[in-house]
Amino acid sequence: MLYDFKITATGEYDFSHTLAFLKRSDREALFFTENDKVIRPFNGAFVKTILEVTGIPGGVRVIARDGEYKHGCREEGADEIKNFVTEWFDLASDLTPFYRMAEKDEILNPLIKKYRGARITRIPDLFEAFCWAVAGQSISLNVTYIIKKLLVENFGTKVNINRREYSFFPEPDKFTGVDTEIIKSAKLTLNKAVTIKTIASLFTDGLLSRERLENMATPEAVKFLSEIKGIGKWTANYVLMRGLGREDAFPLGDAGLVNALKNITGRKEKLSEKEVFGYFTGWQGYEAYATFYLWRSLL
DNA sequence: ATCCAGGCTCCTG
DNA sequence: CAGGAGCATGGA
Repeated sequence: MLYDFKITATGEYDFSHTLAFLKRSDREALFFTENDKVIRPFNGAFVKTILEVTGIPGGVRVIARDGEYKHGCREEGADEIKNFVTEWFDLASDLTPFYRMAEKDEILNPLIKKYRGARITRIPDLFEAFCWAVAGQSISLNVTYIIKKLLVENFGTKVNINRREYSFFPEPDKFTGVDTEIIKSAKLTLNKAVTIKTIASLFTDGLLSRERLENMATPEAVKFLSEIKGIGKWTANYVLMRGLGREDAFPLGDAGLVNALKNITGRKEKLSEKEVFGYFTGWQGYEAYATFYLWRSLL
């Protein structure tokens, strides 16, 4: 046993909603879910192991059985795991102000009652977030999961832990020297393959990085990212929401948002983008949480 | 079979 | 500037 510790979330949190989101596809390539737990390999700077995460009131419990410390750094390893899980499940955010706003909102009020403690499920690996968003443009989640699995199988890193093999999402440099036709073979359109390669190069060249985006306000970051060919406002916002946890980012134009609002309002015909935007203008500053509560209603 | 999926680019009028 | 075709694939 390497570790067994708890992480307490800031404010209300209910792991069952995170789990529901993680279980939404049986084609997930990077982690497994069993009844009440999620299992995921972790290969950080200080420890290589398998994480088992379960819910506890107001937080999660993390158990790491097999694996090894690197450079004998046990404490540092614990810290990087805590940071990783905290980011993944957005445990450091406080949704109290969001709830206060949502209570007075006709659409959101029933959702925050029903899914109390739900949060953004983030994608801690920023490059993965870009690839996921680009791959998922205009296709169903089903197909997006298939593509992700192909990217992981064809370009990902494999690591042996306790004689079992686990896969990690490819690093940007796994794409930079590759012909776009090869990338395209992961069931991508040519444009998407080119975009993924472009983003990979921007990362390896240091022109695009987490640090750079973190130093920009959300509208500025959306503008910056939209200048990359293949990235539009949906993708830019999606990445900022899921990759960086920006609470004021949301994927306007998203088909899931349209469906959720359609179900909730009981409308027959689908809502226009302008109408969706109309709802979100009342949710300023908390668009990402509103998005996740709407998405949650679709699971 | 046809349409739509957690879109974007490019071309047309 | 608005509107629409094309892209890739799998489900409904």
